[in-house]
Amino acid sequence: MVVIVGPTGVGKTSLALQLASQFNGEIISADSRSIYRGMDIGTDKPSLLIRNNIRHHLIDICYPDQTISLGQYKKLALDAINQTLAQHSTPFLVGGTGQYIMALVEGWQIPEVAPDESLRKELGKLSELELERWLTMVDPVSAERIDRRNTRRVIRALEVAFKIGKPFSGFQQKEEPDLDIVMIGLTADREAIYKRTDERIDNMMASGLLEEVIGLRNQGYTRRLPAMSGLGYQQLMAYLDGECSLEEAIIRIKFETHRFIRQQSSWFRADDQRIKWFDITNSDYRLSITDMLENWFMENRKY
RNA sequence: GGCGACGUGGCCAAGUGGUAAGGCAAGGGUCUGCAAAACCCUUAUCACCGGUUCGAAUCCGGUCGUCGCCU
Repeated sequence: MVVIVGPTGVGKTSLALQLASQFNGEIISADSRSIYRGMDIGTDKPSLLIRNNIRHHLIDICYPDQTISLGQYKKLALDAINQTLAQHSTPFLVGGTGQYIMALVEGWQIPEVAPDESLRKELGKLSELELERWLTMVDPVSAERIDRRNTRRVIRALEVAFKIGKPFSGFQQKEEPDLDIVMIGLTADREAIYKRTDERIDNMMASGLLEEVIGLRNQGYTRRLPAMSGLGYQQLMAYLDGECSLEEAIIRIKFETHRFIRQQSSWFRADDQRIKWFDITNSDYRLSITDMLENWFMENRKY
């Protein structure tokens, strides 16, 4: 399997398309927002035309008022990967959602405890201190590990502990997947990436991002939905609710995107030995990648 | 040339005698079923010089700079 990672806007998608057609591959998207139907412009989804040409998995798999959890994602992705391999094609896992990528690459064994909304709601009423006390009681290891101020994570740990009667921390194992993996990272210096994404946002606006958001809103999708927490959607919803001007909303999208890029770099680290990094500022980076991949395929004849 | 106001971190900005709020930006970190989420951490001695004072970003004088008004 070929994995392509890197911050948003560095050109992962376009590289993946090129490589997939060169090396007979299919694309497994690792993007927590492209899973939603109707959210196209803001997520910079590849067009239907392109997707008809090269098979894409895990895009448009649910509606914006649904959610796909990490565990579900992992299963679906694994299925898609195996399906691709069964057809003697190469899976290209591509995306910017660090958690999804790492869960697959490192083989996280995710506790099979489905979210229990009513339990979460109940626990949400408790104070930080009360939550911490509970967690210390049921799962001292997690209590030590998780920042008690991050109630969302504390609640998940409690949820698991309550549901199966065993501490959450006991489940957090990793099991390397039985796959040959090359990880390609695309990068550039921060300023260059910021510039690219700023421009991309302007292009999205020009391509009708606002209209897309209005459309979703008219279909009744509200701001509180996890899907709508996506970059662009959240800020434009705020604008539509009269909370700020359009100009402010666009600036916020840009700044939030910068923040997201910083956050991604803590999943995909420059010093991660598993990742082979390529600087997109380098004019022949694609050639270097192709060369590298050719060698890799030779060493892994099975493809 | 005269008069007045102002000069606080990259930007905005509180603070008018007891040793620098906050916001934004930026940087770093956590992450096992909401992750484009959630959470945590980091960043100045207050234009400069001198004085008053136990003690000044805060008071006084000067220098430089910015802005406004006047001639």
